[in-house]
Amino acid sequence: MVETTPERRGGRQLPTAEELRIWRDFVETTEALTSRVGSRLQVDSSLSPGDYAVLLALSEAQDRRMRSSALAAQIGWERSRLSHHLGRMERRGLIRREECATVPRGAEVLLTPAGAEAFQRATYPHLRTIRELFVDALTPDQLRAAGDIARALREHLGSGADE
Amino acid sequence: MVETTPERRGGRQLPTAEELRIWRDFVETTEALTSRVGSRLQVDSSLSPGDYAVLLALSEAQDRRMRSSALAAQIGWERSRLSHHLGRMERRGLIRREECATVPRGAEVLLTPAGAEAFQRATYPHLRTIRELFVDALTPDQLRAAGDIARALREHLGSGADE
DNA sequence: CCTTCCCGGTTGACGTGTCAATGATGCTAA
DNA sequence: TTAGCATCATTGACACGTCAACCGGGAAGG
Repeated sequence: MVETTPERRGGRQLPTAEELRIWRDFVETTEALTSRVGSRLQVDSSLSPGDYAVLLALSEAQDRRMRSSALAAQIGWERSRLSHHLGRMERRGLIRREECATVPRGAEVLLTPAGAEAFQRATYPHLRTIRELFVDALTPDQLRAAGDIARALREHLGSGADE
Repeated sequence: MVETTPERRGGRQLPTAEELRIWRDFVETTEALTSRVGSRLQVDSSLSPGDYAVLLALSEAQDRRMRSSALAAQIGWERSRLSHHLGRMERRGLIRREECATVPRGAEVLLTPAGAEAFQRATYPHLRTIRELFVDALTPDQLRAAGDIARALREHLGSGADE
């Protein structure tokens, strides 16, 4: 393997062919992986990854209810996205929204029994899918490396110009 | 490298808390990364990642034209997705579709001058973004590991039950 | 010849995501 | 007091993806 130090590529602006190949491999593979995990979830549970994220956060919340903006922060979504998604989930009876008693203008989202039940049914097969398609695909070293890479990428992203 | 045989973890069905943490980190980070790369592309070039993939394939094609199904295979899209996307790109004047002379049933997609021009303008800043947000975030070892991980995941996916 | 099936491509319906604009409500400062 | 002003949430318009249905034209087999 070629040794490429930061120094060695000082003047260079563009990725090498090899770096580009890795980028494409990486992106395409992670997209294929998440799409496969998502479609398994859908088939097994009739829940989308978004549904699952919302239900997970609500399940872990005090009283199975949360302020909408707290929920958005928890799962890292924009409020608009969450609002649209909650509308769809409410139509399907997975959650309910009600005016918050304490804070005016604050909407509270709460898990319905049907939502809790759907989440319960989804969890076990979903975790098994993650194990099968992700954990089992990698050696322990690779798994550790994946964690390190994620951390490095995230830190680098966080320090960038446009957050 | 630790030897982890299927036997060693035979009884366990579900990922450990640590494995799950890595999974979530990994997925969330790669999603944040691709979304950031995509939004930079959009801002710099008014092209979506999908547009870019189509234009790239067409640019490299003989005569800057391709059969629609060949294009779909090249970039790994379903025919339906490509058809919808080509419709949007055609409306914007980036590509054109015409009946294929040789093969009766075949539609040909071809790059318009405006499409070629848009691709040209997009490429350099896009590659620089990949370098800045991906390549520069990782050490050479991590970059290599990212390639290995992608390969391992892809191979594992390919051998799975539902492709 | 006619039926049947497949194949390449399109379409419609619908779920999902983003952006920009809008309401509704408190906080602050003239 | 009231004129901004920020914040929380929703909405509408539109791009994007998937799924299932559909269409037109060979090829295959009776």
